[in-house]
Amino acid sequence: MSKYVATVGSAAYEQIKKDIIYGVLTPDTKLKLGAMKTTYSASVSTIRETLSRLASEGFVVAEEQRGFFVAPVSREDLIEIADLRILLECTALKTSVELGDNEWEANLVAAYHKLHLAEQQILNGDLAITETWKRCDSEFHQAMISACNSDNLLSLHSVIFDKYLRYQMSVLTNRGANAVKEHKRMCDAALKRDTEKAQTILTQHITRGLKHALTAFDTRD
Amino acid sequence: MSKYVATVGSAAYEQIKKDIIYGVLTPDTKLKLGAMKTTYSASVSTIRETLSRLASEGFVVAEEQRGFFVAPVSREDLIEIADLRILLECTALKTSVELGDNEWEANLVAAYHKLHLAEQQILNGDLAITETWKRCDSEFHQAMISACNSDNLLSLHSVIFDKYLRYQMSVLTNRGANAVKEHKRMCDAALKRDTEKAQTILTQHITRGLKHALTAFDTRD
DNA sequence: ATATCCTATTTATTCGAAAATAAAGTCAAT
DNA sequence: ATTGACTTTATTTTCGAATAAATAGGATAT
Repeated sequence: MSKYVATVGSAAYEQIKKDIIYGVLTPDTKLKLGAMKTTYSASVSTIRETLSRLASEGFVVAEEQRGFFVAPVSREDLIEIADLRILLECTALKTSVELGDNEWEANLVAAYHKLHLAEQQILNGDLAITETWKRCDSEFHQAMISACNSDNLLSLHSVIFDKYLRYQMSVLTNRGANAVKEHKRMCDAALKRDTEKAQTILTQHITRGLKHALTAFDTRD
Repeated sequence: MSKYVATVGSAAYEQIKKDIIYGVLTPDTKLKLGAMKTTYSASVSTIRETLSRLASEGFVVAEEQRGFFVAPVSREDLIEIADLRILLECTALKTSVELGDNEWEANLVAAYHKLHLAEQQILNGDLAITETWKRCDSEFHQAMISACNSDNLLSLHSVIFDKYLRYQMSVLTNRGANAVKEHKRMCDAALKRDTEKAQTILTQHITRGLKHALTAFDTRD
């Protein structure tokens, strides 16, 4: 199940990206090449290449001649990211619901099922599977919009989704039962080809998540 | 006026990106590290880093263990890019027109003026300033949406805009006088704070450009 | 005490070469 | 002629070291 990684570079990329999203590398941390060399077992050139990639995706900030830093977080940035997720995901959702074929339906049902199982475990208090749960969440949303017929849109969405995920993780806003119900209702609406309803639920889903994240953000130490 | 470049890496980045957008490096071309080393006077590690960045922006395709290629072009991709440009630029335009202050107005008027001058030269047949003209066009559209209050949105738009520009350049679709008029009408609508009108004109502006590009694309050798 | 200049140290940038992999070419067998 | 194994060449990937720049520390002057 874990991703097969051919090169040292792509292994470092996956790991560093994950470490940023899951808060192992905290916002604004200086990413010293010498240190990362040992942590991620790759040469400085390879690490640089990786950080450059992450910088152009916005997970890292590169300052000429001064090195790399984990991208900062802010209230404003969180709002921007949430708004963009609504914009991109709703746009993709519309087309996907309209165009999705049997293959899409089957994939969606499967993804929903896996997500459902993970959500039950989380609701039972099994925090050890947080990463699995979040991957299922990601794959479910991806499955919803996968028939949107625009690879460009999907790849923009993917980056924004991951940035949103970093905020989710940083405040670990378990909206629990509510978010679970929204997933079910959104999935049902999509399968019934009710585009508008699916979009409305998705927008609420993200907006409510944003609200929770914002209050957590405001009241953080 | 030309951008000050501090490092070998960023110089190579700017140049290679420009060469892809302006068609010096044509779609699907294999980008051999050894060759680029001499062309862009940088070491192979530096070139790799640059190509990785361009790959994550989508101007280059990276195939593990097989190297880098200039991103392909296709009818479908062109349509996707145009649609995304409409989505992102219209969204940004709305907020920008609503929020733009005096500073924004002044910047917009200045950018429009520079674009206007360049357009006159182009209409007079001076093709030597094509690159300048396109930069003015880019800066004008950027000025229109600059008050949208979302850096994330602006940076997504910037990448999509450049991808659209590559298609424009590849078919060199001089819609001439028409596009010129659209710029004027859109700028006026924005300054009058007529959001809807500005959005309508922008959508037409891009849609018409797309149509021209598509016919050129279909009838290419 | 504060600012300024110089020095030492850390860190980023860049390079060229070694190792690993893929592609092209060669030749024999069917 | 075409396939398949083997060899050679070309290319990518990875590394460690040389260079260049920024930061930190210390001494001096105001």
